[in-house]
Amino acid sequence: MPSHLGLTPIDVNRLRTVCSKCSLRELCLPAGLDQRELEAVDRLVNRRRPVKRGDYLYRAGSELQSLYAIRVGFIKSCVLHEDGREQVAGFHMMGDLLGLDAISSNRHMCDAIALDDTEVCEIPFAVLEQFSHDIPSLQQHFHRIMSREIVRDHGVMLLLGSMRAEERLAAFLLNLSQRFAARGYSPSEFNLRMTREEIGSYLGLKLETISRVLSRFHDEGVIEVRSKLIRIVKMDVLRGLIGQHACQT
Amino acid sequence: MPSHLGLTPIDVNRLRTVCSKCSLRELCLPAGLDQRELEAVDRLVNRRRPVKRGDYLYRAGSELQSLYAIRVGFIKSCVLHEDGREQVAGFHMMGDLLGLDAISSNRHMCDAIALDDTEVCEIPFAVLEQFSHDIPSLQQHFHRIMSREIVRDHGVMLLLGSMRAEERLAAFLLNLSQRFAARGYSPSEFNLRMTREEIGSYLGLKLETISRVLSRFHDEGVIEVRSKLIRIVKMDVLRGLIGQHACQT
DNA sequence: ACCTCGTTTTGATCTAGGTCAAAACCGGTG
DNA sequence: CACCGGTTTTGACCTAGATCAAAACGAGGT
Repeated sequence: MPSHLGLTPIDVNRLRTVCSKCSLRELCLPAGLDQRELEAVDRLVNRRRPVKRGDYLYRAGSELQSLYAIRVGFIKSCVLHEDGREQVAGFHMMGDLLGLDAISSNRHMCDAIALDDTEVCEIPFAVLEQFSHDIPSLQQHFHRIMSREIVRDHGVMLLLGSMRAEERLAAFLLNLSQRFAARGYSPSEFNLRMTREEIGSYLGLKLETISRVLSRFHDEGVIEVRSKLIRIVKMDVLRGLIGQHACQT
Repeated sequence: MPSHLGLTPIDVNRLRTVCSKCSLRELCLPAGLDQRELEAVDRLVNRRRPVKRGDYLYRAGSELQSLYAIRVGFIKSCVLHEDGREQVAGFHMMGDLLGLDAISSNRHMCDAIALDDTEVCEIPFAVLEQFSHDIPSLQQHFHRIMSREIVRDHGVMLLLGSMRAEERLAAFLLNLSQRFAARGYSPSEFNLRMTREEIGSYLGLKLETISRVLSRFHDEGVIEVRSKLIRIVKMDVLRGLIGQHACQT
């Protein structure tokens, strides 16, 4: 199993261990490895990089060097239109992999901006491709991750194309809730890292509408809102909101 | 370069030829190969399958067996919401690769329905993964294709999230125009294979709105419309429409 | 040629969400 | 603590596009 990037069989073995023991979601935080193994792997794929709140992780147009897995923090990706319009394409948190859009043309096609002080781990794409060649399970995992991104995007298209404001926001909150839960945080109480305007951009609505719908939810006792802090009081009502409103026709 | 799927070095060589001479867009139509090579490759990846207008190529929920490259025809993919709502997620034509959304969970996440009598070539996914392991350039190409799909989806999100009806339709027509052009058809005159309702679903608008905007374009002399036949008269005006309307704020 | 059914066009009206404006709120900073 | 700029909330009003309805069109079948 030769590697022009200089992987020794031992490296490959270590990586296989990493990849079988944890999903790539945790590629940055390999569990079950001893310190020396970890360091060996680190030198290959685990270059950490801090990104301050408000800073760019990468910009649209810049060359693809690495993919980035978020270790801690929050990042938004925005796709831009020549005339300055921008659309938030996603909010990414711990464990998410960023930069997949750049593979097609070797240039990033959107901006990635930290919403919080963030730390990512940089995964040089060439190395990743080599590794995923040498380690079939990583290969498969990588394919699944790209595919999941496509599925996620389709979900957003459904949301933008056929849901009303209330449903969009309900879906958004539930999605955040699930993702926090999956990472061991409370599914019912969390801090929004983004502004109403950014939520609006993501959901295809104006900030005033976000604010109003949030207030309405609050008045109905479905959630509690204190500026950026959200507490979901009636998860089931929120769930009922999406999918209920059979859309005429 | 061992292959548990039984690829001989000779098979691999043939495939490498296929893949270097034509993009996977034309994986089904390998040019520059002699008849015998072609047949060898055919037996591995080129199982053709006709799909009649209105028939499903696959349904949401069904197990992933193969990806499908469209050889000739037109297919829409629809993502569905439990309550019956559906959103057209894309229109696919000759050369497009379908089914990428199924890789994440081994189940198709959307319906694929032929808008026309169509022929696809079936690419068993397991075989594709094996091949792309054996042939790095195919591997890279496959990654690029998935990435391109992500970029495309981001474009649709931008469209749905921040464009007005006119711009959406202009973008839609220009996109079709480009894609026809890239396949050697006229960029300025083509047949819509889909109904106004399907266009509407894709663009997040109602069929009446599609019809009205189309009529308006017609009245302004930008296009000619005769039911499904479209002729773009003033390409530049159409281009000007998207990106022009700096969206306040 | 004539029906028929699905599509498309067009008109009249309604409404969800956008726009504009102003006040309230909040988290930093000196 | 008071000030400041950026958020967020709320209200009053407006508009793009949805909805409802009906007529016109067009392709396939007999």
